[in-house]
Amino acid sequence: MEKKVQEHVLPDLKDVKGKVVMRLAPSPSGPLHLGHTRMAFLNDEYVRRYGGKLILRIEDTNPANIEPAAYDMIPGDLEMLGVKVHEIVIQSSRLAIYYREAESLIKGGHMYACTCKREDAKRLKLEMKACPHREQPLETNLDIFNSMRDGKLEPGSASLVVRTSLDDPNPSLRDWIAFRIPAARHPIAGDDFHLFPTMNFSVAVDDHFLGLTHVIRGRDQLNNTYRQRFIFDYNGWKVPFYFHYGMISYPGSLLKTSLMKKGIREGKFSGWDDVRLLTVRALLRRGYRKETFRKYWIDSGLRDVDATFSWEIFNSINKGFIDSDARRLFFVKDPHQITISEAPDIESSIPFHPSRPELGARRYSVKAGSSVYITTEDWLSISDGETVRLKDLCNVTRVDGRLTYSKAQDLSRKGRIIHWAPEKSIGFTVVKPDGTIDSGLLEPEGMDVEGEVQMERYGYVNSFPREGTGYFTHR
RNA sequence: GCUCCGAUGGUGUAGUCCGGCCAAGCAUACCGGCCUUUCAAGCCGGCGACCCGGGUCCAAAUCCCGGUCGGAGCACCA
Repeated sequence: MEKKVQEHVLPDLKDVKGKVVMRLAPSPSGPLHLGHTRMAFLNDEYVRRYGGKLILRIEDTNPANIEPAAYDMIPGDLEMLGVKVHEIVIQSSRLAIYYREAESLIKGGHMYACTCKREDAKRLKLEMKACPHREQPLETNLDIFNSMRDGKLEPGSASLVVRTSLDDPNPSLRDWIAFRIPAARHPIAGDDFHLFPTMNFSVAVDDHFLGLTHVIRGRDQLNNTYRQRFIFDYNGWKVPFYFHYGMISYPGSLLKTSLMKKGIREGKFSGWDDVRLLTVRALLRRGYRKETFRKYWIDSGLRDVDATFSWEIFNSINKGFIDSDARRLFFVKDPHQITISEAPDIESSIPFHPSRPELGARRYSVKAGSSVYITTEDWLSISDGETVRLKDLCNVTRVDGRLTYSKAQDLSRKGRIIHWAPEKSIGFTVVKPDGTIDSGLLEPEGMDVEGEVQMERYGYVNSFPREGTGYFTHR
């Protein structure tokens, strides 16, 4: 039987002539998180489709917002996700280019140096009025620019402003700031640099000189695209094709890098890979496959509508990738020890995977009079007189508060089937995404199965048995 | 307030540009059945949606107008 499956396919990009050049432009404030993976996979997909190159451009022009470790974490995250980056560009190493372009724009009369107080400049702009420096001589602008660059001016005392139009109905497009002198020193560029572009300036310059053909990014960037267009127009540059996709909201999730960083510093989280966080590394540790991210984002498409991230769908996709390889094991949470009265010696053989007999089975000998463990929850739920099956072991009946080897070991009878763990099981804990921990016992043969497993009747777990622990993936 | 964008079932989407094949497809969730020594996977069946109001047209999810609701941004963050 052939099944008709409708595969989601991303729409074609407009204006593709030959190969494309696209980019990922994160700021190095921390490692990548779930929100970043969308832009990573969408760009990666298009570069794979059309051929060309994907540039990772680390946008570090705000010295106050830099986590030095991120310069290594970000490429590492992308590699773990299987996103193919062809070139890495770090903006703080391109300051000379930005200065050169700034000088050129000043000389062309498109940019001026402003020494207004921040509040004054803001007020004037809202009133659609020019500040006193807007019409000052070109020489003055160049002098101030040189002083700014050479570190002769105090942080915040001057800025370079792109001249647009003061009566633009959109206030954010009126004469926007292109360069400023931040107070913080830049951890990578060092102490010799004092003047830094704002992202709108560096992005426009880089998008041009790096030869970007297509830029797809979130709708939150729309106003920035309008601003950046001024730089293209003043220079007579060809504008790349821009597309802004809708924003995804992540219900109840902590996705702000700064807050994660704060939590880590305060000891609330163990690190960037704390399973409570939605960083790429945390999600991989929990057992999500890189393929899941790719499929999810392709399925979500490239639409300009806002949407809500669906864990339901994400988990379901992941299950599809992991299930056939996930060996089945028994994890008995909150164990309750039982002895089955009147039981003979029993040899138990339990397949590692119900649909893949070639993976073999775990085998245990349960001697007469020895004990096994079941979950306390199961124990409490068995009513007197009820018969349940210990999976691949035997039927037991509860008589007078004890579990007794059933008279009927009929395998066809319908009844509840519960899981168990032999006497020599090992202590095991499962860390759940909310930070809580389930403790219990893992069957002995689980010791040799590392990675993604399915704890029967419990859920999928990324298991590290040598450490006696695992991370809950999803049900 | 201003600029911009959007609105398909519980959720994610296809279709909207170029109106008819859409009495709306797929996935997921849920319900029922089959299979099964897991409440997994698989298979079969079912439930369930075009924001509202006008207009254009033989014909509108698709075009136009108005409304409502939702979202993003709003100046030296990226």
